[in-house]
Amino acid sequence: MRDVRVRFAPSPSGALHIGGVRTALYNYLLARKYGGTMILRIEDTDQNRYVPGAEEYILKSLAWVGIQIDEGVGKGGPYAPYRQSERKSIYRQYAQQLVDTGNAYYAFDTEQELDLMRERLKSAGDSNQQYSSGTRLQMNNSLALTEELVKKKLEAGDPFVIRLKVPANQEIKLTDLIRGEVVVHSSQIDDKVLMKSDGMPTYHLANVVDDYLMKISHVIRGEEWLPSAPLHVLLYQFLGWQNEMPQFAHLPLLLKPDGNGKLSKRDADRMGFPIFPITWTDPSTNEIAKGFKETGFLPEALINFLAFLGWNPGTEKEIFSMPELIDAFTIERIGKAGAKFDIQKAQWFNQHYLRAKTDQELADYLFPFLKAENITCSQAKAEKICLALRDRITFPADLWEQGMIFFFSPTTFDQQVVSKKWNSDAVKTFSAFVEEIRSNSMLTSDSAKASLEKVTSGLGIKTGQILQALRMALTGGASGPDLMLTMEIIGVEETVSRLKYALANLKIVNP
RNA sequence: GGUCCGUUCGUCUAGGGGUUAGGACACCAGAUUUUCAUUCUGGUAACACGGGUUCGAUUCCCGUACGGACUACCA
Repeated sequence: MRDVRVRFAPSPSGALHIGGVRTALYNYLLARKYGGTMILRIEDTDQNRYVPGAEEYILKSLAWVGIQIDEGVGKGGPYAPYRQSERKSIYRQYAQQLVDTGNAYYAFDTEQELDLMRERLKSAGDSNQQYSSGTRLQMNNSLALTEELVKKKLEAGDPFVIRLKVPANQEIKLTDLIRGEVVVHSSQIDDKVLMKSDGMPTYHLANVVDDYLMKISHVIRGEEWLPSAPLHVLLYQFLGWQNEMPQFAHLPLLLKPDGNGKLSKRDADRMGFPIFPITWTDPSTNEIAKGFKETGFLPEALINFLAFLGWNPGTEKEIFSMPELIDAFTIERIGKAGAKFDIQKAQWFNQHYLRAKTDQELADYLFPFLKAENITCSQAKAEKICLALRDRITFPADLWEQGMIFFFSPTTFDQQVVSKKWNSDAVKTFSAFVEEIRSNSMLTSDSAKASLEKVTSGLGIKTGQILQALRMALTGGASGPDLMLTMEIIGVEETVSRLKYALANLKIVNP
């Protein structure tokens, strides 16, 4: 087997979509599995679509999820430059080679002429309106025009493109690692533009030339490239590189969670989940799209989730670290069908990875929130809060949302609990409880429990019956972390003061 | 429209000529937690349809339907 060299080749036309991250991930896993090389190439041959900041964004995103680049933009390497705009001159020479060998030709057609041709074919009932073997001779190109005229146009500096001369009647076969053999008839492929009139190559040429020059062994990319893969095979043949041609693997698409179609930013916005790895600010509109990172997703959770969208190890194990993914990954186990993006499953992974953290690590997530509110809190208290909350959180921010009760006394109370559970038993219990725990200087989870039980048994009340009311009195809400632990964390004084406040302000609705 | 690709529980998927069609998420129920959540146990739920081939097809073949991608001097 030849050296594994794979590339992730995004175009810097905006933020990196989550589907792109998955493509990068699969490339990376293959590279690492076989001790190969992961290359990042920036495909910026369309100057109109260039978005400033996009390249930097891609680099940052990959770094955040833990996909390391061995070679390429931002890293360098033996085949530099890795930005296609900086390789412009290279492509020209291969396009020329194609012209010289009769596999490509100059075309001078204007946009209007092309439109006209398509209109004409359409009204003639042609099923596909292509610039191809059937139509090329009626167009303005070096195949139809006299040699002299072509020369004259070239010398006069008339704008031109170079098109591939796709053979008329040929079956083009390729083996896709995921889909098996794919056969396409050459009549279905049009004479694709290889070099644009601005002197830049199109994707097709640049891609094939670079993959060859960079000795790429496997092209792992989205399914949207499958229809043009035969064209690329043709290019490898015409350039004489069929023996160096990489193996292809076309990945199924990520689909929207509901309905049909591929996942788009619109869907993400509509359903309220992120689609970009990290927050992206559109430079033209200043619109901000919150990323997975800022939403609170852990990179290891995102990676684990993404890896399983279209791939699985064939076992029942679902939690995989990056090294484990590298070990288990094979292209053969990538599925063929598109996968709907299920944000709930992503959240489940997140929850799992969050719970695997120690209280100390969780506290590190909590402190920034406290700092933002100017709240001082000891390490021990923060860790205790995390202990109380750790089984209840999906995102780090939940630590703060649910942890606020430890720092702020309630001023409003859950009315349902008030009407159902705030009764004379509760009032009697809490009045006695306040006196009971007041004598303790230290309130621990255990002592709180003991004190409460002492009071209720003295009063002949079942502890369970007043617990809801106690929670509501202490936190204002109807649900939350372990109550005894909550009291321990807020301490005697605060517990007493909150109970007194509730006792003074709450009225019994249903005696 | 044309070409190509696809189709197992609601979702991600395992499986593969004879299985009680397995797991996970979600959902529901019970237990535990003297509260909510957690946890545990259990449950509902799938082979798109029609023809073949075969003793037997969810699995192989062919159609149909449905879905998707592509059909630019975008990638």
